[in-house]
Amino acid sequence: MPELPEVETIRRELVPWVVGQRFVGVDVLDLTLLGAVSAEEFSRALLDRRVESLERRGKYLIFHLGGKALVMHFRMTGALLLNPEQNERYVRAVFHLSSGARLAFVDRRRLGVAWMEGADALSLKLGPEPLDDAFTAAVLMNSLKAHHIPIKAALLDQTVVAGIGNMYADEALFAAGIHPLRMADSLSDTEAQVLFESVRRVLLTAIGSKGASVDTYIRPSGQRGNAQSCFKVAHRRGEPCPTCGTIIERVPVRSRGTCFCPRCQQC
DNA sequence: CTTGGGACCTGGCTGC
DNA sequence: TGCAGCCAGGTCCCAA
Repeated sequence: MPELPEVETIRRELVPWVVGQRFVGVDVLDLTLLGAVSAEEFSRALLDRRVESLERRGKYLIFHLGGKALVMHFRMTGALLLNPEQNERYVRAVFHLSSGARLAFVDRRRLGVAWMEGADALSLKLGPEPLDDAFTAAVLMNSLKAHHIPIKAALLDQTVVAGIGNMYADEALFAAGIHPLRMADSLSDTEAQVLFESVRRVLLTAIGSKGASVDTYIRPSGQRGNAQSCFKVAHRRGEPCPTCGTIIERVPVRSRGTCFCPRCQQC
């Protein structure tokens, strides 16, 4: 699933291909990608605009177009492919750039979304970027104190910290030695500090491996990411914990599958 | 206000 | 072997 490291990888790999280019055409094959907006209205707002910069906020990818912005979210199975094969499956829209390059929004489960809006006041309701300097252990601690919910659920709350999804929440909690069902407001200062550092380290490591291709995630080039090979608990139910050898368990937390080591992460 | 749970979506897997 | 039904999870929406 595209979480922060996957979207950041997509952003970095697309920058040299899109920044400075104009959108000269768009083929919308699946109207549900645009929500209630018609293809005509979407095209009118997008076409002939030049990409000034490509930004990531949380799991959102934002094409800044000078006064306007094209915003995308890939949800579960969305991806952007550069110059895809003619017979590529699950293509929902194709964007044509002035360079002649094509950018295909592919999305097997069709949950992804794309829309246009004003660039000055993006409507995204997101908490701090976990890799920004403004995000500190104290910021995390203060936010957790206001939430009487399982810490796993708090990490998935995009207003607490932006960009963490199911995989990296599990990895960060394992790295911090914290049980996923611990209440967020019960963490000590020390535990919050350790979790803060774990979140950043897990995300940075995954970006270094160009994201995790555990399901359908694929980079714009069509290559896979390799972050899944560094996972210690995520998607590893039934396997031995790399630290202590205890079998990794999987429990639902707020109806999200949650993998953890019952020995390294005690309540 | 907060928290919890269902809907959305489709391919792959489980079990009869 | 065939197929019904469940499961995956990010976000939105609604109910308690």
